[in-house]
Amino acid sequence: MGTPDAAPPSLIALSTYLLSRTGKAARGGLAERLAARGLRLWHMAVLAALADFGPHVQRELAGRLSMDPSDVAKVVDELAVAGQVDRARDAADRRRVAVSLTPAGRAVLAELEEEARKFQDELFAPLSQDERARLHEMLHKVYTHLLHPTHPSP
Amino acid sequence: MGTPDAAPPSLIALSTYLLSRTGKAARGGLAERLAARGLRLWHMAVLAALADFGPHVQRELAGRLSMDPSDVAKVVDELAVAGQVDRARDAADRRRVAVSLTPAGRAVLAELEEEARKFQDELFAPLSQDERARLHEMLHKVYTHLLHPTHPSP
DNA sequence: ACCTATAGTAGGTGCACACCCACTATTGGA
DNA sequence: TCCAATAGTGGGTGTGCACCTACTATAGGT
Repeated sequence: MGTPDAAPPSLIALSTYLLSRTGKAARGGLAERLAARGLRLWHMAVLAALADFGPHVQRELAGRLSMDPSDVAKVVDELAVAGQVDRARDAADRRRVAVSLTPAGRAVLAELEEEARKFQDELFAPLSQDERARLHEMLHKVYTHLLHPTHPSP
Repeated sequence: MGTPDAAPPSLIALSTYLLSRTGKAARGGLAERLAARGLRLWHMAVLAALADFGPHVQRELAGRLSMDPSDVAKVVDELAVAGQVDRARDAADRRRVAVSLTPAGRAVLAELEEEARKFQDELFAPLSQDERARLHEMLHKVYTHLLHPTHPSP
């Protein structure tokens, strides 16, 4: 009797816990759709960076996405094999490799974004449009604060 | 020139992405404090469940926390070794093991919750108290919806 | 007494992520 | 011309999580 499958209230009371849970669901949902194309989250991040900022040298991608250069190499390699990005040696500095989006890559990214939006609609189903906007704004603030911690410790 | 380390706007525009990122930070922050005590997230979840609902049989823990029974066994075992829970064979049904919180376990949980709140304060630093409350409420709605999907698929 | 279902447990798998080191090719300055 | 720094790469490590498969002990119905 009762509801033996209810989560512990003292966890529910922690926003951190809810954030971590819902965040995992968000991540999982995205990952699932990406996996259907043999991609992972970093692949999408790289495609998005290229779409938003144009061609990058791999080092720049690593910096922008805060990932390890050697992991960038692997992700870019996989995207290149799949024909979603082009790699071109920089003529001026032959150590550098310019990575750019192919039309195929751009198309895939558009599809992924569309799917992400659909998934988001399901995930945020219980929220009104207005709430979703406010949630986004708040998450954005938190996210920005993550990257640029203003108060080291009060 | 420029800000070569800015994240791609098309990702930032996805609440799912922000949620996944901030969620990971939340998870990471909690995990970090837990790791200082040799614990992981599941340990805290189990402690919280015991604190909130009293002694559980392991199957109940598995159900309540949506985790695999065999993983429950491991987590409970580790908590028992650390003296934070007691395991007692049910006299009536000797297959069952009643898991209950020890005073030590309760104390650890209280500390963990306190640390979680402090961490939360840092994480949510850019949000007003009012915003935090609204964020919590929205996350709770999303979380509840996660567990009880109302619309299988529209 | 027997047979099936159940609770707990041991052990192992696969994945994603975050690192790290070593090595090559190449550059640019001393 | 030589050396130190840099870009890219290949390979490997450890961790956490989710999941799965036996296997043992026990219970409870028939």
